[in-house]
Amino acid sequence: MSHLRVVADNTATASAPKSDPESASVVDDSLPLNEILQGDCVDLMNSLPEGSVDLIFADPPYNLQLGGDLSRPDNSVVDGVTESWDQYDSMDAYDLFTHDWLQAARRLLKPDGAIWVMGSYHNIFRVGTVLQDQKFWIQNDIIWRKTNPMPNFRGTRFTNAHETLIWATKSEDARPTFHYDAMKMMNDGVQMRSDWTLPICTGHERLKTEGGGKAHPTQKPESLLHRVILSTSNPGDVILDPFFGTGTTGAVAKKLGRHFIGLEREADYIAHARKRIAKVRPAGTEAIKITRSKRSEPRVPFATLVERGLIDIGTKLFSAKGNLTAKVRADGSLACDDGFEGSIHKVGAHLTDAPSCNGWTFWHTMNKDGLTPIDAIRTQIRAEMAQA
Amino acid sequence: MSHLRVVADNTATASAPKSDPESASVVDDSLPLNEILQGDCVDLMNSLPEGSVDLIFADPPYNLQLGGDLSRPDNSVVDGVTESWDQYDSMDAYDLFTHDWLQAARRLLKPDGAIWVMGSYHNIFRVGTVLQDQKFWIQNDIIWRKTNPMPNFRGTRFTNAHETLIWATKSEDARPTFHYDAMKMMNDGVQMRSDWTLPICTGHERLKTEGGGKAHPTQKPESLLHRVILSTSNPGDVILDPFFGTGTTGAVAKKLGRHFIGLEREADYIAHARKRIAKVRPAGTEAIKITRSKRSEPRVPFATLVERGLIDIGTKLFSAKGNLTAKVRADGSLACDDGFEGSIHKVGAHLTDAPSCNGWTFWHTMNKDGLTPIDAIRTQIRAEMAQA
DNA sequence: ACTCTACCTGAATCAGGCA
DNA sequence: TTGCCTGATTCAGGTAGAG
Repeated sequence: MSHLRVVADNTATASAPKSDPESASVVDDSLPLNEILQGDCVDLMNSLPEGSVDLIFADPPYNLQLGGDLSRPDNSVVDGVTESWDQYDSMDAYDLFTHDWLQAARRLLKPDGAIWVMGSYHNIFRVGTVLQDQKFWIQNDIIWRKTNPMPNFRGTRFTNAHETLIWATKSEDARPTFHYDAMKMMNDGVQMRSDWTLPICTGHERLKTEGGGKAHPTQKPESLLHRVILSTSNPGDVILDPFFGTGTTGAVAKKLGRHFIGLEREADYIAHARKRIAKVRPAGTEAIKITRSKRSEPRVPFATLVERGLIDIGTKLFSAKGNLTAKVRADGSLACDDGFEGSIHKVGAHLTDAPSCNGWTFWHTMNKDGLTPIDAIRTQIRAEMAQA
Repeated sequence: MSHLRVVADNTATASAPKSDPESASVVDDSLPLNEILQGDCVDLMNSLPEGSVDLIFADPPYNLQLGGDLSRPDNSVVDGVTESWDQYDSMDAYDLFTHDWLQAARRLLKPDGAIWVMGSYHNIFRVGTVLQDQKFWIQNDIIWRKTNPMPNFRGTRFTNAHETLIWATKSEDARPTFHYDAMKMMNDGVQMRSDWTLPICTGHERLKTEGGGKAHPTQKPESLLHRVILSTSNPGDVILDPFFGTGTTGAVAKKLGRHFIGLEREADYIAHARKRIAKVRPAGTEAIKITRSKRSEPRVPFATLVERGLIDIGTKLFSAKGNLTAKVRADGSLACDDGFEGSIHKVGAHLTDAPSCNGWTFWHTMNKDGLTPIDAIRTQIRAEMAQA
C-alpha cells in the first residue's frame, strides 16, 4: 500500500473477539487495523479496499468562519478554533470537500455498513444535503445536548448548547447494526431517544500539550463515542475515522473490542493519539457483551455511570457483606459467575433468591477505603440530570 | 390587491399596542393584517409589499407531492460546485420548492427581520442549505425536545424525539430582535439554551374534526410559538406564516399583541384557524411586557450625575476592592494619581491594564455604609427620566 | 483528610452609535 | 467605510491552593 503507516498499535487486535457468532463480520486481512495513517483522508480512503469497513465515524472541520477575538465579561479571551484546517475559501469549497470525502467513505463501507457525521449549524446542513444527494439514507439525526456548553458572552443569541450527528446507511434497503435492547437498557428501560445529554470533554480526559494547552481544539468526549460504537457496531467490527484527531474513536473502539483505522494529517495529533490509545485497556469479552433480550427497568440509568466513566466496564461489584459479586458490562447490565445477566436489580435479586432487589443500595464498589454503595455515585449525576 | 381575503379577523388589531416607543415598528397600512389569505404561498407573498414583515415563521411540508409541472432546478439552488453533483431526482422538486418560497419570504422581510423554519431530518438539511445559499445568516439552530414523542414501534432506530428549527436573518449584518433578558428570565435566571424541552400538542389544544379526528396532522404546540414570538419579535410587529395550517402562529401572535398574516391553501384548515383565533383573548399590554435589556435603557452620561450634584466634583471613586482610586472632575472625566485622565471607562481600563472596562460597574462611591457602585446612582436618574 | 474559594476554560459565525 | 468611544456581557465543572 502506498500510505505511510505511522503507528502500529495492535494491542486491541489481540483482545478483540474474533467474531461474534450472532453478528459475524468479515475482516479484510489487508486492512491496516488499529493503526493511524498519516495523510489526506480522501487519498488514504481510496487506497483501502472497497467495501471493507463496518462503521465510519467522522467529525469533519466545521468551517466556523469566526470573526475577531471574543472576550468574556471578565475580559479574558476565548481560545477559538483558528486552525488552518478549519478555513475554507467559500461555501462551495467546503461543499466540494464534503462531497469528496463522503464519496470516498461511501466506497469503503460494506453494503450494510453505516456512517456517523457530526457538526454544528455551520456545516451540518451542507453535510446532510450531500449525504442525501449521494443516496445515503438517514436513519436518525441525533442531538448531543451539552450539559456544560460555553455561554453566549454577549447576550446576542441562545446559548449554542448542542451539536448534531447524522447516522446514515448507504441505501434505504441497508440493514445497519443497531442494538436496540442495549440502548434501551442504557436508558432505564425505555427507548433511547434522539437527544443525548452528555458533558463536553474536560478535566483529565482532555489531552494537554506539554505547555498545558489543549492538544486538540475540538476533542470529543469518550462517552459520546461509547454510545455511537455500542449502538451501531459489533465486537470485532472495523471502524474508520477519517478525521482522527487525538483518537477518541480509536480509544473507545479499543476499549470496546472493535478494530479501528484512523486517518489524520497532523503528526502532532497522531503522536497524542498513539500515546493515548496505548494506555487503553480493552474491556474483557464478557464485559462488552450486551443485552440481547428485553430486560426490565432500573429507575435511574445505571448505564450513565458507565458511559461517563464513573464506573469502568468490567468493574467488580460487591454486596454489602462482600460475599456476592458481579461484573459491570458496557451497556450497564451486570453478569455474575453462574451466567445470569441483567440489570443491577435483577442480578441482585437473583443472587439473593429474592423476588426483588434495589440494586442501587445492594451493590457496592470496592476501593482502598472499603465498600461504597453505587447509589453514592448516582447522587453526583442526579444533580446534573435535574438541571439537564 | 389581487388575493382573496378569506378571513377578516381584526380583533387583534384593536388590542395590539400601537407601537412600542422603544422598538417602534413601521406597519404598512396596505397589509392584510390579522387575516388568512387562501392560495399558493409564493403567489401570495409576491403580492404583498416588499420589506414589510418583521418576522416569518414557517413550518413547511416535509414530504411534498408536487405536480409534474416543475422544471428542472436552476443552478441557483445549489451553486454549481462540480458536474458530479448532477444526481438529483425527487429531491430536486423539494429543493426547487424550498428555493422558491424562501426567495419570496426573503423579499418580504425588512432588512433586520428574521425567519424561523422548522423541520425534521427529512427536510431540514435541504432547508438549511438553501437558506445559506440565499445568503441568509443563521443565528441559531434550535432543538425542540419533545417530552412525549411517538415511540419507534419496530425498535429499529432511536426514538425520533426532536425537531429542528433554524432562526436566521437576511444577512450577516442584520440585527434581529432578540429579547435576551426575557429568555433568561424564562429560564430561571440562566441563558436560554438552544434546546427547548416542550410537550407535543395534545389534549384540548389539539383541534379536532367533527368526526373526532385530528383537524391537522402536524399541529404545533402553542408553547413553541410562544417562545419563538416572545424572543424574536416586539408587540405590534407583523408576523407572517406561509404555511398557516390551523393557525397556531396566528393564535399566539394575537395573544401576545403581534399582528399576523396567514397564508394557507386548504379551506378546511382556514375554517379551523378562523374559529380558533376568534376565541383567543389578547393578553393586556401590561401582561406582554417582558424583562428589558439594559441596552434599551436611555443613555445617561456620567457627567449628568456630576451636573445634577448627585456626585460632587473632586469626589474620590474606588474600585470594588478599594485599592484603585480616581477623582471626579467637573466635566465628568476622571483623573488618577499617575496623571492619566479620561472617561470612567478609559480610566478603569487603564488602571486594570484591560482592553476595556465598564466604568459604571467598576467605580464606587464611599460612604459610611461602604462602597456603592455608581451604576446605582444612574438607576435613580433613569427612574426620574421615565416619569418625566 | 477534609472544605472552601478563587481561578480557569470550552467547535463561537457574540455590539452599537456616532463622527 | 473606518475608527473611536461607550458600556454591556457568562455557565458548568474541573483544578489548585489555602485554611
